[in-house]
Amino acid sequence: MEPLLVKLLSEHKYRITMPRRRVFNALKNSHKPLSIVELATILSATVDTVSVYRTIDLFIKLGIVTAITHGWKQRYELAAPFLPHHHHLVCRKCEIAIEVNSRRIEELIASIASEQSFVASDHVLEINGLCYNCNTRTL
Amino acid sequence: MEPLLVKLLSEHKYRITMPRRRVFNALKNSHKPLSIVELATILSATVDTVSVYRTIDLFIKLGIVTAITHGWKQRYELAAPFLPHHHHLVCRKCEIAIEVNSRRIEELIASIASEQSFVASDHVLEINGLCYNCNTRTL
DNA sequence: CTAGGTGCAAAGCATTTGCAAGGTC
DNA sequence: GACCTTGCAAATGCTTTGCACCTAG
Repeated sequence: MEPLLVKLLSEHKYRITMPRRRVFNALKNSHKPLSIVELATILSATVDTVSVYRTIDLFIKLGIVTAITHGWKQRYELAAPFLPHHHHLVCRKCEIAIEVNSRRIEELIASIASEQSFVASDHVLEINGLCYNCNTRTL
Repeated sequence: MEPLLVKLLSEHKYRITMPRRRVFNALKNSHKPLSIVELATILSATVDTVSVYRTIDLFIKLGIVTAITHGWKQRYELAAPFLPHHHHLVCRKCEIAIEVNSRRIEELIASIASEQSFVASDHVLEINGLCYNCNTRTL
């Protein structure tokens, strides 16, 4: 089913229940981060809103879900171990997003975390600026 | 007073008012990111809560303030041009935020950007995980 | 002077809590 | 069967809105 989800829940002595599986799958099937209200709407037939809150809260604590700043509100998506990890260079003019995958970033973050006795499980990095095209033209 | 704040506001045809200056100074004098409620409490004698909302909203649009994901809720701090640049290790259990300042991060980002002929002007990096205390206890 | 901005009050929602019933281990 | 979880309902509290008054430019 979802071996990693089952493993994380049972390792921490939490039960594997339908609401938890449904919230997980809703996030997995979405190609974009979802807000609590969006999640609750998608699942309104099968999961109570209160359980969405409680589940997301638990998932964040367990590192299954990551909160993303999305303007004024927050959205949630599956954390690194569940989704292919990547970063973006985002052009602030044309909004193109260049995907970056750098082993060096991951290594540097791991080393900084360990200097602070911190166990890093996930991270978000967005680099804003101007892409080559927009920088060479006067758009 | 705050030349950069005055400049950014007047450039965009917004007025320089007491509430805006007070919110700005509260953020500037704080050594940590503040939530709306924390800001409103600090300023309760002089600025109405509603104005705190409206001011933070404006400041985010103007790039004066940055929203930070802080566990379940969001907090706000002055953006890069106003504060020495730094990143956070955020504990997903107790929500403590450990500030990190690594020249290596900045250098790495600059080098990755230049490999893509990208001009980086700003970036956000948040590292999620467990702090030493929370990691040594059971969840 | 005159928009733009603020404070107050009230409405509109999002989030939390208490508790009985249900489901997992 | 025991105890963790859920759903419902209700309480709480955060956020937005409408409007008259105020103030910076």
